[in-house]
Amino acid sequence: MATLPALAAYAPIAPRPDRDIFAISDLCAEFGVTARALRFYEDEGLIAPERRGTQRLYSHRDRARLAWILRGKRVGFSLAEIRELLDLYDLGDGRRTQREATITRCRERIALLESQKRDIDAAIRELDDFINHLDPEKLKD
Amino acid sequence: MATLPALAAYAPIAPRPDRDIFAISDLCAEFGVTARALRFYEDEGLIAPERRGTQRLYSHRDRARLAWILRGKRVGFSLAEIRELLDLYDLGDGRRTQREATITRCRERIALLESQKRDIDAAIRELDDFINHLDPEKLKD
DNA sequence: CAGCCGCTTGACGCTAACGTAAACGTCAAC
DNA sequence: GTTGACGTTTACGTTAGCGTCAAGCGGCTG
Repeated sequence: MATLPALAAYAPIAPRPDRDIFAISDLCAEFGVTARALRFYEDEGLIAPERRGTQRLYSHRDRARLAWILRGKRVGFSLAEIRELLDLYDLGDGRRTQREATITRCRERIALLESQKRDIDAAIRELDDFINHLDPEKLKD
Repeated sequence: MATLPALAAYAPIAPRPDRDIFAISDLCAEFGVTARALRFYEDEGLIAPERRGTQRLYSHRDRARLAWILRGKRVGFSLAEIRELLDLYDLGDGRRTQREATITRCRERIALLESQKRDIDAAIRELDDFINHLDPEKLKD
């Protein structure tokens, strides 16, 4: 949280039609995470890259999932919650009732995120007020 | 994160002109936290309630600080970061250069929070898209 | 062939933020 | 006087999310 992200955090994931597979070091460099973290996410069932022998080969799908994971983390989800959301995604072809449940979960998540935004806005307002209180001269900017 | 908050999370802290001091159980009930947590925050230097004998007496200021702590947590700050922000608040009377530095830190925080909002918006959009992909019928709401 | 590079699998360590249990004080009520 | 509600301290336990070795493998390169 205190460390700077490798990319602008909010950047939508850039497509990479130039390549079809990625090594672990590729994704580490691109997303600014360690290999240890990627292996940990795999142990926890968040990604499941192919193997050539023992080495991991990440697909476009794996890369997209990783982007989801990191965004989820930035907005405060635990890895368990993120896994649950990713599972929901994979479950898009389930039975009717399954899908209804999935939709409900998504809506709940959205509501939670909206409430988080309100928290953030409140925090920003208080910081703004504090700045103005500190230095009434600087109202110009 | 997965547990429901006692209040609507974003609710601005309600004034309580009816009372002047609060027992630990009062704040626990109002904010939905355990006494253990409050004592922990005290150990970590985030709040410092008065004492009557050994018992803690929380003032309005302590209550406001607690509200800050919890909001900070919800938006992903660590306790150390929250303490730093609270310290900045207490330092509003410092010297000129001190205040400049404080303002800078606040601005950095605000930028971080804005970026977090963009992350949240992106996550919401993806969840929305997913819902529509799951059930195109339900576009009506 | 030696050496290094990138990658692998354990296994243990570590920090943050509390939970939980033990054992005790205090005060009003029965 | 003892019971119960409410509070206290001390101390060890727990979970998440990795960091950090240690030891080893397969491939290339000089």
